[in-house]
Amino acid sequence: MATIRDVANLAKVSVATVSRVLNDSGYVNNKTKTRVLEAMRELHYTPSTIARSLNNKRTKTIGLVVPDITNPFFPELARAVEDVAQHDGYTVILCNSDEHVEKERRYFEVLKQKYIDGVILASNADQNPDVYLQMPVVVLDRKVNERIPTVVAKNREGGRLAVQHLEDVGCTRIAHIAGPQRIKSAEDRKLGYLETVSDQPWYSPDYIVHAEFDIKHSEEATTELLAAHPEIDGIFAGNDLMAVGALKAIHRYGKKVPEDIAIIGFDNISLTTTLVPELSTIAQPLYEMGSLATRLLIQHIEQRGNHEHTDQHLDHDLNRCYELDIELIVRASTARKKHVTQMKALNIQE
Amino acid sequence: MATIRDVANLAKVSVATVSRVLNDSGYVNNKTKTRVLEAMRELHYTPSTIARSLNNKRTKTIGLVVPDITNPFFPELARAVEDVAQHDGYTVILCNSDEHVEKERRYFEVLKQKYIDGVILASNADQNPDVYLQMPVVVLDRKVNERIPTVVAKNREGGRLAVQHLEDVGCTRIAHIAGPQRIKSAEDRKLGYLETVSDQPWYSPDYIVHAEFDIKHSEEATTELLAAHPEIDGIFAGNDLMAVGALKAIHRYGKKVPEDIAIIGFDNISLTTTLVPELSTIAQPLYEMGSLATRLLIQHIEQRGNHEHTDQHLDHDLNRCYELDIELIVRASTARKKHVTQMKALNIQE
DNA sequence: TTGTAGGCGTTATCAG
DNA sequence: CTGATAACGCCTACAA
Repeated sequence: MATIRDVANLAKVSVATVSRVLNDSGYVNNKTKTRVLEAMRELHYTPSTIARSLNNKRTKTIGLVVPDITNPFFPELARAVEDVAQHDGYTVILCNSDEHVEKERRYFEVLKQKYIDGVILASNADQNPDVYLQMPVVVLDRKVNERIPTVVAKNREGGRLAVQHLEDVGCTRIAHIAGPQRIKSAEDRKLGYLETVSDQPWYSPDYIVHAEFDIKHSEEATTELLAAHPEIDGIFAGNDLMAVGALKAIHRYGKKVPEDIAIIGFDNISLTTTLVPELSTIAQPLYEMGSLATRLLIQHIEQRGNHEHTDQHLDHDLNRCYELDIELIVRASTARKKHVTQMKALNIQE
Repeated sequence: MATIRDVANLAKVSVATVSRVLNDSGYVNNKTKTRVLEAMRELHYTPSTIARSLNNKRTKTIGLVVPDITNPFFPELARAVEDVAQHDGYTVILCNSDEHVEKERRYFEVLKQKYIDGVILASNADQNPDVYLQMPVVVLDRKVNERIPTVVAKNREGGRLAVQHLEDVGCTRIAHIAGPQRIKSAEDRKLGYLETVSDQPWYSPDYIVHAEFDIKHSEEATTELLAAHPEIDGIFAGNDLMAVGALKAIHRYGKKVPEDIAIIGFDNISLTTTLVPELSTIAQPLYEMGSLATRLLIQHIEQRGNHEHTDQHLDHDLNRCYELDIELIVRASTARKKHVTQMKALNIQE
């Protein structure tokens, strides 16, 4: 591989000059500039990022920590992250934490050693937020700490919307398969549920069961739930994957969706439209969340460089939590009885 | 961040000595060794990978190029890759090529600049194989070139198995929704299909339609196919995603799976079990493929270091194409009429 | 067994 | 405008 020195020799200038045209910093005569450029072309020269990083301390690389890329929720985020990273000249290192504290720590160690510029964290096994303050971090789809920029959806409102929709389609006994209590967004969705139903006469705390954010655990939980409470006619699942589990449990239990039990999920991952029946859900703007988080992180990284804090044009405020809008998506899994919401819509149109 | 020099000072030795204990290379007195180790601990010292890479020319980083991580086929591979990499101290850079030559080339450029140690390629937009010979590469789920180590499944045999299974369950007009002709594995599956049915009296080339490896295109293709050939009673889809598309088309067409049309996919991605009906498929050992590819790549990388070619214990032969076994998975989407295969199995057991 | 010194490829700081 | 030269943090002969 050709080095900057080779280029300098060929162009009969010093390495300093080559460096200057490389970064177009400082003055450099137009003629010598073209000479240098030609030399670079001739030698197929590309600067070594590594060598650069050695004095920069910046690598144009960010880490993306997710629990498990195999969970269909994360590829969509990952794709968004990668897209904007790529756009801004950054490269993304993928890390699967499995929500294990140890694994997560090891990753942070490695990422630090590699002089990674920052991390997008969509998994926080470590309950101690300080761990995440060692370098620029943006938290995605979780809440960890006020001091860390965060991107989430309006989970609580989503919970409300989901339950209201179930009520609208005529459900009168609505249960909630909630995600893990250690995960803030799961708790928020649960709050939305509670807010809406806790003063209903039929409500009982037993209508809430907890499970991991996956199909299997949700299926088990739903099975127990149905056994204990056969009167249930609506289920709000903590996310789409859990909704699939619920769907399976209901199916095995011999009831029908949506006729006997209506079901709504959360996230709007692509899986929702491959199911039969297609799954109603609360859509999070996944791609937007991923790309916003990445833009925040990159801004964070790049403004650390300018220590003068040139507040001239900070696109985003890094000291706040961005809560993005959610949206109710009605599909077959709640297409049931009189659909009040739809009727409202029709009235408006008439 | 503490540097090697800080450690040296604190331990009252030279940097060389510290370096030695770091890599336990060369001789170093036990006492001084412990002294150094303590100094390292005290300073929370971790060596800078960047600085190391500058003379090594190795970064302990590999690239993973996939068409689109959002396609549910790839997360499972990615996970395997990441697991093995992580185990061996490597880090994975994720690249989405969208099968665009330009994007792919840009990635290779960037990866080279970053002194990436090697690449796992699960997408080859570039038809010129030489592009991939600039650094250690292992091709996964594709075939590009004899000279590049490759890991694939027995696609052709899988095609045969799929079609035979459809015949076994009583299908007599079997169509094939084939993947893109530019993709070797898709072509191989098609060959398996052809091999099995081309001498059947009912066979017609019209029974093969091509589409992209995704739901939407497959749905369209299937719709046309059904319109032209309503007599079809079995479909072998080029992969599971395409099977979903076919499922949808059939559903919209008003026919039933598996009663009217049996359907089988390929890959055995997790989606197959969330569908109703669950999808029969030819299982590729995805995780195994990903991990084997990664082990091959790492071996490739590390044996480049030992220029003496210490053939003492080369686990794998890097000059061949690994074709991994596939397996027929029977589920509801082909549970139809008399299931000859199952009967055979029963006979054996009796 | 330990230390010195040069080099990996760039950038940044000074002089010219 | 351009050119030496010292970092950046580590490794590796080569000496001692």
